[in-house]
Amino acid sequence: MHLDLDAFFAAVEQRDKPSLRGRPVIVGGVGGRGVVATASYEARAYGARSAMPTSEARRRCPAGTAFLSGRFDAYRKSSSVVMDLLAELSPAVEQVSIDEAYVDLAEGAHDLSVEGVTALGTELLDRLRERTGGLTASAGIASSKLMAKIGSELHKPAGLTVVAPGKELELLHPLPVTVIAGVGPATEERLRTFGVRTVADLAGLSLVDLVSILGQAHGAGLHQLARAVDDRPVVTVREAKSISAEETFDADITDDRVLRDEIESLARRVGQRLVSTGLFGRTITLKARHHDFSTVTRSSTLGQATADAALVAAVAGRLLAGLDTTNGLRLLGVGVSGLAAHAQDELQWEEVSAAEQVSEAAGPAPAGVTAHKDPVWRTGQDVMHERHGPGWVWGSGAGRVTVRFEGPTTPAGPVRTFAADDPALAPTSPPDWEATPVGRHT
DNA sequence: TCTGGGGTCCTAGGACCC
DNA sequence: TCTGGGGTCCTAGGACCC
Repeated sequence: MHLDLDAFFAAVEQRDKPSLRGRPVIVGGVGGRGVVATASYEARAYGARSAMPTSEARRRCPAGTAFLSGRFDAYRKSSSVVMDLLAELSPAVEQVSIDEAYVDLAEGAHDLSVEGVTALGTELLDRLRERTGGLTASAGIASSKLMAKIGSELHKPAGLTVVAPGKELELLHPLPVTVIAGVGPATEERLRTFGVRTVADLAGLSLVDLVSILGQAHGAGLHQLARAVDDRPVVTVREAKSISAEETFDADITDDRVLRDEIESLARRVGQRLVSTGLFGRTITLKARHHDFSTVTRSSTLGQATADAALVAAVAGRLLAGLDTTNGLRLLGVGVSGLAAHAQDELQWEEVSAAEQVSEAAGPAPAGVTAHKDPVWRTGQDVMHERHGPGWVWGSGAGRVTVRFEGPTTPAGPVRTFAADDPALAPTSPPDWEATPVGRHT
């Protein structure tokens, strides 16, 4: 079964505020650069749609339309009521988003005949309405995720669609290719140039042709889905692959100081989420959108995973230095991927121990600093060498970077700790640190 | 007053290693 | 006047989803 709440955010608002019932409601960004997250069915009658710029929705909708920025705590609360309801049906529930989930009914004790699941679905939608104080959902029940999802879209809102086994192709083939999740505007257009509009057209293409048109993964996947062949399981637990935060500014920003402040704020949000989930990330990505909406990303992979907001901010700040911001940025984002539950794996622990042994001659590492073999920073060679002499960057943490300098006669000289944004650690020029990272400078 | 924010997955090229 | 064949890791970008 696939279950999807109808116009979810707007429906919660209309439920909680009786004055909004029967009126067009838009939930989303209400600022100059906002987009629509959810349009109520009344607003859809005027052409308002999800992902449409709010300015466009304002043009289309009449006076009296409510534009709301959203109350996510309230949405999360209603969402968990629904998810709890689904958990009563089966232990196998896959929450896809705040308002959508798959349930493997075969994992519960149910009569799986068409009559049985029809009764089950009808009863579920009724109970959902009661428990949420009047929200409605649509559901599709079928022999696969593909057909269940298509079914849930078919009779929105508050509709139940059961696809009887054996009837899949009859339902699927006349529909446009975009009913298949994963076929968006670009794929639709590409397929159209080959005369493919419906799923039946798609099923007429050979595997070899589809792969040559859409690439291996997408082509092979659609070759199967076009035949309603879909054995994707309901996955109950999924591990996060990345954590990020981004912000579109009310007006484009050119001031470097302001951009750096934004990076720090974004990095703090990411850092807090890393800490609260107990995760560490090794690859840090900066995302920037220019005044003309062109978007670039720059990333840097550390020798060791971190959850330190100041370190994330320092790396992201360095990545920003390689970008041309003279015409202003409309968005900045900071993300962390390569997530792990620990800062370093077993092998790296051994290497760290070796580094710590070496450092004994120079005294213990400063509090809050984690030693590691691979350099997090490449030092600005000229600046660092001039001021401090040759050394290794060998530790970082809590917004600081530790450098072990070579002594006059022994390899292990004094240890000095720098703030992550110390100019001595800054690159001499972007091409310099974009080159092969090295741990040692002379 | 065009175009959010949080994600996932895939591809392709280059570096690097054996 | 020639220069392999895998495999992994990293980076950047694009498509897509809700």
